[in-house]
Amino acid sequence: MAIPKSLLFSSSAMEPGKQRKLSQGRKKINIERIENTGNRQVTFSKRRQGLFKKAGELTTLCGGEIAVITFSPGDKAYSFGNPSVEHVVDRLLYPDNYTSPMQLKVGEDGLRRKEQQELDEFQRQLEAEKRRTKRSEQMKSGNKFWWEMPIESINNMGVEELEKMHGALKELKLNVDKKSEEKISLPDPTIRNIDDRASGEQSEI
Amino acid sequence: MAIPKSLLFSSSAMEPGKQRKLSQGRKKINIERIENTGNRQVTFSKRRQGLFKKAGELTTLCGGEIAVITFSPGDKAYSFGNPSVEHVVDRLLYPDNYTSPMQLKVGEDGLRRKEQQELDEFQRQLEAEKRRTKRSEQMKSGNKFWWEMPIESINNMGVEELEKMHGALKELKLNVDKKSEEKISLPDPTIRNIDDRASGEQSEI
DNA sequence: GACTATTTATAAG
DNA sequence: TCTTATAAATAGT
Repeated sequence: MAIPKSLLFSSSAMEPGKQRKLSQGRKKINIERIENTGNRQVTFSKRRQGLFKKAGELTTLCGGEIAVITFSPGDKAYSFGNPSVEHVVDRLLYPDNYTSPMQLKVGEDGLRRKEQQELDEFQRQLEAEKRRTKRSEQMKSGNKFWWEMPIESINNMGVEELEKMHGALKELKLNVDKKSEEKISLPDPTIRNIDDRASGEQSEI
Repeated sequence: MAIPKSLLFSSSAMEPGKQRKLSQGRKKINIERIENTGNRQVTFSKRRQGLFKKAGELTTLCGGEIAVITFSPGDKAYSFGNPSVEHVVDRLLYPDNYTSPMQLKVGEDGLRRKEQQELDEFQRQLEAEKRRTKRSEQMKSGNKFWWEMPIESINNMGVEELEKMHGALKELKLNVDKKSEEKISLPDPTIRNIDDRASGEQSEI
């Protein structure tokens, strides 16, 4: 909205004796560790949300690829990726092997031994990750798509399910438009919170 | 600000004939692909900068750990990490192995075989990455610390050097304060652009 | 989680 | 890059 309510009805003129300011508004803070635990957690949540939003906007606006991985002060993992965290991480770790998002199985003759070796390593990683958690499917039961789900429900999903979602999204992306590599912007890509091997410090963070 | 200046002084009443607006100011844009190439590049640069800044603020304010990896539309890689991209990525890929940032060599009896195996895989990755690029040292020659260097000069560094920087920073962090795990916020952590296997599409992006 | 007053990010130029 | 006006994020309640 363009004009704040506080300007529409001047609070000093109406309802005398009532709280004229519900909020002092945003205050400037120095960028240094927030010592208060509760405040630190709230800030972490808000800012992580903001960060993921920005990351999504960046890829939507400009194409390119992005991965954001955070561990909260309470050691919970959240990540965001487009087209997927694994893809982007792989591309960073093994730039020489990189060809295109969809073809990870290379096996060409011209490939040097070292590169092939590293590629194999990555595939082992992926499998290790997929192996990790087992849980039942539950994400298509709701009335919302997964990317519209509250983060809490995503919190409850295991890596395996998330992998499936990634795969499904990749398929979708490919099917909708094969000739344009980055035309399609996923609604809001790959936000996830990966289990909770949290040290039990806090419940939410 | 609550009321736009353009409402305060009606522009039609002042300084007739002069440029009444040097800028129309920021305009709202829809979050959809920017088709104009130049504009898209500019936006990518600005927003990547903003994103990395936010990421740094998040770790400084709240502790925790973070990695951000981006590939520009022109396929250049930029990444940001605290305490390092590798550390955070590893922690995501191998959560079961994770103990603490500094002790990657475990070797305890209580470690299960699978975990040990995956740990070994990670160490091989790291070595593979370190092996990748060779270049001469040149980063302490300037009058600024590396984290204050313009991104362009960082662009010219290889992965090996960046690894060294990471190592040095970890050392520093440990030396300065050993008892507090996340007290020290690095001046502005680990921003880097990793070489340019860009497809030659654009010069800057 | 919701609400503002503010600070901060950024689209245009 | 630098500026400016505005949109967007967010600190404190």
